[in-house]
Amino acid sequence: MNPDKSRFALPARDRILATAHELFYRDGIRATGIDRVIAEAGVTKVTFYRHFPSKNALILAYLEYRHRLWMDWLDEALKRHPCRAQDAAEQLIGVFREWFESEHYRGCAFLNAVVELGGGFPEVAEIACRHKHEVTEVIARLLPECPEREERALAIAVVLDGAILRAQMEKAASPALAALQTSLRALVPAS
Amino acid sequence: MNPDKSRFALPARDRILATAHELFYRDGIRATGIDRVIAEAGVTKVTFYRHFPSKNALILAYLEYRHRLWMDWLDEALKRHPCRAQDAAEQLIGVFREWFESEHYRGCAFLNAVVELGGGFPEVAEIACRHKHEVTEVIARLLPECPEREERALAIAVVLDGAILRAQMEKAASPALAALQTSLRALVPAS
DNA sequence: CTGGATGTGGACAGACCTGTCTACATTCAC
DNA sequence: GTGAATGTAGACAGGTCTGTCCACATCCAG
Repeated sequence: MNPDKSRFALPARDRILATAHELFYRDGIRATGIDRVIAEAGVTKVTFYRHFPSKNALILAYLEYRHRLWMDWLDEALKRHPCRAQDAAEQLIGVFREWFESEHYRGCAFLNAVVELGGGFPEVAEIACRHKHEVTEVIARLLPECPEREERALAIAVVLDGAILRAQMEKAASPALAALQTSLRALVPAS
Repeated sequence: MNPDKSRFALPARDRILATAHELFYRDGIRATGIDRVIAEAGVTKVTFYRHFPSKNALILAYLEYRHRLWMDWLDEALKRHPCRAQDAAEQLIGVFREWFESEHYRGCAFLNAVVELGGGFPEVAEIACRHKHEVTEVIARLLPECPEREERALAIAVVLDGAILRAQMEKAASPALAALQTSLRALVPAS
C-alpha cells in the first residue's frame, strides 16, 4: 500500500501528497506540522502553498489519495485471498489479517481523521462516510444474493471497523482477528 | 454522565479534572490547551501544576476519571434497560441507543485518546485496553453460561466498538444501531 | 528570445502551546 | 501565633504552528 518509496522522482505536488500520506498516517494529522511535510518532501514553502492553499486542503487531498490507494489495495488483497467454497468470512479474515499484520498498520485513516478532526472539519466526516459506503458495497458483492444482503454487508462493515480499532489499540492482530472470526461466522450467510 | 455542572463548589483539583473531562471529550485532547482548562476551571497555573505535574499527567487522570464515570453510567443504564426474556441483545441495544442519542455524544473517550495520542504515549493504550477488558467482563455477565461465553463477549465488545465509531462518524445513531442489532442478534446466544 | 509555469532558499509575523517562576493571601491544625 | 497546605495574579521563556512574502533560477512552448 505504500508506493511512496520512489517519491523523489515525482513532481513536487505528488511528492508533497505522498509525504503527507506517510506522515499523517504514521504519526497523526495534528502531530504532523506542515514544516515537516515540506522538509521531507524536499520542497519549499512557496511550492507547498502553490499546490495546497492550506493544511486543510492537504488533509482533504490526503484522504482522497488514501481512499484510492486503500480501495486498490483491497481489490488486490481480495484476489490474493481467493474465496474458497464461497466462504466470504474466511476471505475477509485473510484480507484483514494481511492488513493488521502489515508493518505500518495504524488503523483506518478515515476513522483516525474523524476522531482527530471531525468536530471542526465536517468535510472529513463526509469523506470518511463515502469511503465506508464504498467498502460496504465491496463487502455486499462478496455475499450471496439474499434479501438481507445489504443489511448483512453493513453489519459486517461495522464489525470490521471494530476489529480495525482493536488491532490498532492493542497493537496486536490476534485478538481482533479472533473476534472478527466469531462475528463473521455468525453474520456471513451460508451460500 | 456529566456531573460537571456544579464543579465550582469543588476543590481546585476536582474542578480541573472535571473541566478537563468536559473539554477533552468534547473538543479533543490535542485541541485543548492547558490555558483553556485553567481558565474554565477557575484556577491559576501554579495551582494547576501543583496538582498535575504535566499535561500528560492530567490526561492519564482524565482517562481514569472517565473510566469510573462511564462504568458507573453503564451499570445504571443496564438497570434502566432491564433484560426482558433474557434478551441481552435488546438490552445492549437499549443501553447504547441511550448513549448514542445523548447530547454530548462523541464516541468512546478511550478509542479517541488512542487515535490522538497512542503512538507516543503508551500508557494511554494500556488504560484503554483495561477499560475495554472491564467492559467485556460486564458483557460476559449478561450472557448465558456456555462454553463460548468469553469468546462471544469479546466479539460483542468489538462489534460495540465499531458501532460506537460509526455513530460518531455519521453523527447519527440509527445506522449504527441497525448494524448493531443485526450483529447482536447473530452473536448473542439464545438462553 | 520571451513569458508563463514551476521551483528554490529562506525570513518573518502572529498565534498557540507547555512549563517555570515570583510575590502574596487565606485557612487550619497545633 | 506559627507553619504547612493551598490558592491567587500573572509574567516570562522557548518551542511549535500556519500562513505570507521577497528575490531569484530553471524549463519549455510559442
